[in-house]
Amino acid sequence: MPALPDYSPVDTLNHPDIAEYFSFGISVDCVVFGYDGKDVKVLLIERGTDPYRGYQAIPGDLVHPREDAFTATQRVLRDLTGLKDVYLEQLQTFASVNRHPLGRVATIAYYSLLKIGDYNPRPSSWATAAQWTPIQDLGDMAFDHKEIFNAALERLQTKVRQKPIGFELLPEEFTLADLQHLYETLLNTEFDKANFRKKILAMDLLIALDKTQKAVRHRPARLYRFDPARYEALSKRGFHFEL
Amino acid sequence: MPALPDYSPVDTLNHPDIAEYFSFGISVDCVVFGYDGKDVKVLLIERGTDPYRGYQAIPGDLVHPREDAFTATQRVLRDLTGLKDVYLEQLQTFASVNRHPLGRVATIAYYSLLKIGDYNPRPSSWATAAQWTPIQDLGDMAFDHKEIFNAALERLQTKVRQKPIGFELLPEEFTLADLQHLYETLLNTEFDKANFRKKILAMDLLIALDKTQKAVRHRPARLYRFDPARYEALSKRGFHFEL
DNA sequence: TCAATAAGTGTATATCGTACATTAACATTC
DNA sequence: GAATGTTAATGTACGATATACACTTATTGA
Repeated sequence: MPALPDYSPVDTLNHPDIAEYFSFGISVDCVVFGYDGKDVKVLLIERGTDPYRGYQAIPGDLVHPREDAFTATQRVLRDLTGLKDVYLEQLQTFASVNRHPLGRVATIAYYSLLKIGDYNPRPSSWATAAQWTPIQDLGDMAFDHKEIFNAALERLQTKVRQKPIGFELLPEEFTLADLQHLYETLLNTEFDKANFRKKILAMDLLIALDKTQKAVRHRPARLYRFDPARYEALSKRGFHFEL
Repeated sequence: MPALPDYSPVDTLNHPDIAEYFSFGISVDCVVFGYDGKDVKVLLIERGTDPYRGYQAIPGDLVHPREDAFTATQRVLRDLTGLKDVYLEQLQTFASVNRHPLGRVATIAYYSLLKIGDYNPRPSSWATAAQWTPIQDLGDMAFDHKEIFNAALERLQTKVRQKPIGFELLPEEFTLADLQHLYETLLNTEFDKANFRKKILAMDLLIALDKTQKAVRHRPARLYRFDPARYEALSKRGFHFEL
């Protein structure tokens, strides 16, 4: 049994029930966002057992005793999607006493953005139950997962306006209309096409490719690619992404 | 021993060492910010015992088995400062395997803003070791607390430009120069006085009082008060604080 | 009464956001 | 192959906002 950390009032009390303080389980849960060109979607698990049998749940797992939380989340993501190196950021920790009916489990919530085309279900123990759900079609969810999802969506909505992370949801090559539509569905707003395009291009973050759309029955749009190195360079000079 | 949550791959493996998953300690640590009219300061504890004896540490404590994390943080804050109802927000959770030498402890970090004049050291077990330190004078800190502090300061710097939380650090009644100086020290910038004042007043968030400074040997400044209700009302109509 | 000091106001210019009109390039249809 | 439908892409005028900076006002203390 580990000793009590001694920087707290507790240690000065010579507390006799120290073991009780080391009885927590810690899990990670990861809200995985994707975009198929039309809807913003979340990757959810359908539960096969009680409690909350049949409910949708955010994928997650208990953190192993010798495992970092971030590492645990990457493990979950790889088991689930086959992907590593996807955008991953800690969201918030949910630690209410009664949030989990089977024990005291605090969960560190993360959210992840990935290119939905890269996703391939894996033959892991749960991948068969994984499904993409449009975020406007969500019903009840297991545990406090609806609350976690809401926090994740809110965070995404503010972050996507301040950092160029929207590109994580798009294919490598995209049109400005693709980008605009992503932002519009994500933020529930509409942008003026001309102004949106001017604003984005003025940031100088996109590389214009010598390619256009094919087989569309209207003027084909030019394809662009996001330039992360350029963003890094500009950031150091005080540039601030904003939409 | 609690049962294993059954929404993870682990349960399907019928893992024999379930108890090992429920061996975590969870602590809360709270970065407390204050402002004395000149410097932005943090309330720190000087450690009296090993490890890290003599180092500065962020106040915190282990979460009790039947206690919410947020509640635990409020308890710590009250023991430390005598205050309740101060601004308190979850920052981020730090859960590296080796962050604590005496056991596996994940810490949920919070940060808090309070009016430094309201603070009164408490006869609790640690209040005697508490001291306000200007944030530019910080030396080494115990554990990973420097990393936690840096994350808290960064968060504060971005948040203070997007939400009207700076007022939490000022006395109830303040001058526009006070407000400007707070923002300037917090963000390491300078604002044009006339423009700063125009921008703030245009937001219509301040109540101009019929009071002025006393005993200054120049033209006395008018005192203002922040109006939270007004902010709420404007927010609902789409108003967005920005500095 | 004057000097020093910081509060508080006014204004001209540049920059940016917004609305909306116009032209361009492709596929399909007649 | 000309006309039509559709979306891409550009241009412009106007209003709002940001910025820089000069000016006036109110107090204390000499």
